[in-house]
Amino acid sequence: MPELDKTYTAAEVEARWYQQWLDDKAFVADPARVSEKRPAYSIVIPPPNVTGILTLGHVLNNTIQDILCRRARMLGKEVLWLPGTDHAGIATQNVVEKTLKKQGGIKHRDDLGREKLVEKIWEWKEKHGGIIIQQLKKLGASCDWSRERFTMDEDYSCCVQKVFVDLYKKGLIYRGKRMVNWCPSSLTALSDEEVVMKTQKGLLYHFKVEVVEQPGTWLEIATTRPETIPGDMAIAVNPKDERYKHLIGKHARRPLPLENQAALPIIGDEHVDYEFGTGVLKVTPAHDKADYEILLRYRAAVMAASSELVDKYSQGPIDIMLPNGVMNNLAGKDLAGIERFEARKIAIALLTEMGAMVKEEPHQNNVGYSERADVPIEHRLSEQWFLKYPSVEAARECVAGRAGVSPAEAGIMPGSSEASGKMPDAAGGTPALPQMRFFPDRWAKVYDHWMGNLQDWCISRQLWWGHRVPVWYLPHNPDGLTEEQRRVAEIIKNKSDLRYSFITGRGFAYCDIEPPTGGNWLQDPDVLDTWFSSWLWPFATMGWPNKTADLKAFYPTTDLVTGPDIIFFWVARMIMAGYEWMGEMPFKNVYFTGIIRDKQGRKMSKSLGNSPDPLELIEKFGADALRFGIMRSAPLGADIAFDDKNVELGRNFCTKLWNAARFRQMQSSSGVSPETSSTGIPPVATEAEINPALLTSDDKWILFRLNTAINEVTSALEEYRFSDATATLYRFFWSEYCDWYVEASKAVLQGSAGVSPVNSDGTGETPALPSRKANTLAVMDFVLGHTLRLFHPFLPFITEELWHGMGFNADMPENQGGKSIMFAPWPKPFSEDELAHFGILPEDEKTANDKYETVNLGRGLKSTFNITKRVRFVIKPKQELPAHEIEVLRILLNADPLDVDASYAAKKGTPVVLTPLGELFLPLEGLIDVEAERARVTKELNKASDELGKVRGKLADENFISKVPQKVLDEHKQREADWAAQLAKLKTMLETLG
RNA sequence: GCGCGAUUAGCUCAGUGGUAGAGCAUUACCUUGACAUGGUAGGGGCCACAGGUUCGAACCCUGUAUCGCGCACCA
Repeated sequence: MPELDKTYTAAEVEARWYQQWLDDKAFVADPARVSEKRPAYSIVIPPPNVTGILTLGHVLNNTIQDILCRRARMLGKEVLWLPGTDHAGIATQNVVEKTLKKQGGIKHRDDLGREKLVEKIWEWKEKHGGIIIQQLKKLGASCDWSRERFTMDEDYSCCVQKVFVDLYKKGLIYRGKRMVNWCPSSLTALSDEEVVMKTQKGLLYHFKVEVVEQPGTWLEIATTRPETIPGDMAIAVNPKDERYKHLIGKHARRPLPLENQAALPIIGDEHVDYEFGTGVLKVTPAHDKADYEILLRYRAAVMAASSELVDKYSQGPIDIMLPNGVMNNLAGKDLAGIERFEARKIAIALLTEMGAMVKEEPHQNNVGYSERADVPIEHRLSEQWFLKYPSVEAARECVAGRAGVSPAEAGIMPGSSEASGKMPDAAGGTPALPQMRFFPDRWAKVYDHWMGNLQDWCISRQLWWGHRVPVWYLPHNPDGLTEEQRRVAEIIKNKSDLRYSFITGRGFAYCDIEPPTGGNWLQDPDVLDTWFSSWLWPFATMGWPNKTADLKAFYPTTDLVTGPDIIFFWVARMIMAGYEWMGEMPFKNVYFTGIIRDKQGRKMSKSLGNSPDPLELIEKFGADALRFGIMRSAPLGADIAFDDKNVELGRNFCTKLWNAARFRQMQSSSGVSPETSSTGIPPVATEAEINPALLTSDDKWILFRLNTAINEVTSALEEYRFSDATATLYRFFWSEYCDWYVEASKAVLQGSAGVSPVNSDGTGETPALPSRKANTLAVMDFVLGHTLRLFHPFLPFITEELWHGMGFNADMPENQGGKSIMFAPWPKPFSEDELAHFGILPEDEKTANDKYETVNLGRGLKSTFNITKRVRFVIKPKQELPAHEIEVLRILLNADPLDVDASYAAKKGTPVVLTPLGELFLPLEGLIDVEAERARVTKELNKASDELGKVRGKLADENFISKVPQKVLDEHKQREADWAAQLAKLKTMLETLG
């Protein structure tokens, strides 16, 4: 390998390795390789919108998945990360329609017609779809691209229809005329989940109506929507309201439309809140859910009382609006053809003119907005398809940590007599049901609450792009039943085929993928909610309904990584679908990411223009840098405040890693190491190549720290604490390896005559220089080889480059690191045996720590006196210091020379610090500002005195010493002794200063 | 309104009862043979507030405030 450049150039390396991985089919999963020894690990990607582009949210989400997958590979698992995209009905159709309109081809989609438009959307999809897939590759995502799926693929569409038919036959899908959420912009029904409530600062308008039977009596009504007055069908008051109850049964005249001021019944309904407004409610059943229910209740009551009135009230609600939010003729001539918000102004003007307007007051309320189109939705009575959710119980029960249920409790087998009581002991032997875990677990409560309050799901959309409802109708024949209709009627009567049914207003219906042969069966025009296809994602992507090898090996999947914003849209529904059609949960763990925000804590949004383009970041800093930066700032369960600085930090980190490798490489090129292989660089060192007898305290220390890092990173990843893992890696590599170990190792690597004993009592046991150098290099290789592996899931590109560049792959088996670091074994912490082999004891850590502490103190001393040059230090050691330790101290202190003198008698005024190794002097005759030194020592003395006072205070407290545990007591006593000694020394120092 | 979460250095966050931490930012100094995308040293905190438990509270309990999220909703 040629000598490494001074800086790392990400772009070239990333492109090269990604292609190599693809060529090697490194991401391709093979169910045949799954065995007990090689367990499966699988993730299905949350399918991004096929027309979408990569956002930071995707970066976060997919980096996490990639980290999990790459680590699983290193653990020797057979990994499937299944990618794909979503057809995203409304969004995609909107994008294409808009583009076509811009291009001037059409004014409305009807100009093109259904078939043509769908064709155009497919064209668009082929051309622009999947940009995001290419972008994911830039990020380093190790998806099995050979299995890429799209929710509108033929096979997938089949699954969607099959599922619809199945639910239809089970009686869980029905068609009905109901109040739904209607988007006047997209012209379709929406599910409750697609409506977001927004707080609005609006006005509450008060107007009055006169009671017909009591002229002169006026009722004041408060409303936020005066434009809907023409749709009013009643005036409602609370039957317990003393102010109004005597008016129930009378009538009041509706002010609008002017040409049709109908007398509306004044009715009683418990729903009316007397606290709100005036306590009088206008009832607009066609445009308000609650009002619609009031009408239904009223109608039922009226009909029960008198069948004569049935006709009068059996008419439907008065719908005064067109689907696009423009008022229709029923709104009256003044409002007809006017857009709803414009109509409001006119209605107010009309009321004012006729003297009915009383006042308007500021009012804050919540208005439902269409999530996609970002316009206020309308409540609208329309015929739609609804689904009663299947497998609700199982889906609800399987999530551990639900409200009021501990994970262990939730795991009790059903049917156990103790199920609702106390849980058995852990040793009780009751095997727990498989449990799904949420990270962070608080989302389990949110999930449980939603699952406990399920509303039927409106699954039909008035769109053209999507899976068309597989229901077929036989047109009504007014001249009596045809032969075909008679045949179908018979089937329905006998319930011999559940695919047939009768739907009011539609006639005979048949639900299946294909229509029945014969007859003019027409397909339902609606398509299905996109989520009605994505809820099948974990198994429909793996070949369901066939019992494929993929399903057998990889279902249930292991982890799901997604945002909490789609917990109901997607996660909950997938769980239900998993139980309904696979009989099993679809994934074992769900990791909910945070939401990416900008520095000011605002959500990323197009309109704010505060969302950086990840691809630009990758170009500027590298994919590894972006990954590391974003993972470092993404703690479990918290939102992410995104700042380019994080990515820059990632880039800097990669540079550091690169240069540390470069340093190592430069050492071996000097050729001093006899153990160096013929290639010039040894392969990753194994334990066997490290000679424990030659280990310095620094070597032992870094091995010890490595061991700690392995433990920390491993457990952090097991608990999905990614930012903790990166923090550990950062600390270990930068602070411990580079700042201390590499610097200390220079004592061995760069020591000229270096290690010759400087101390008077020279121990003389310094080993021959070359073998010691070789040993230090072996330790470096061992640490670097492990470090690269620990980093690989986070920094796949640079670690692969260095793994090969450093030759660490050389002696590894082909499929375990020889070809790619991706399959190198995940580092394991040292066993007891290994620790014994290296001769690493806990006190070795202290030896090195004491040394580094001494260095810190010495540097501080230099800094206090503004010494920037290399100067002489003298140490008066507490006990003998081996030559190596002295040399390390010398180098780290940048001392020239470092004299060791056990009987050193410093001149008056010589600055000195008390270190764990003894007194360290900075003899600078004549250069010292005695006043400054006195000030410094006094400050330390005060500190020591304070601390001593605190500890003594505690130890003097009878309460304290009698109640505190022995361990804490000992600690305090030790602390007292330490501070007392420190204080005494400092006093002496101060006296010495004169 | 109900529920959940947060509140620790200028910023982003660790810290599960025993001497308050990290990174960034900032200040000073240093281009020394891996790295200036770097090194060394420093400054900076009544741990949101008020009570309580305890020998001892950032940490446990109660309440309050502010912010965020979810659910419900009064027109």
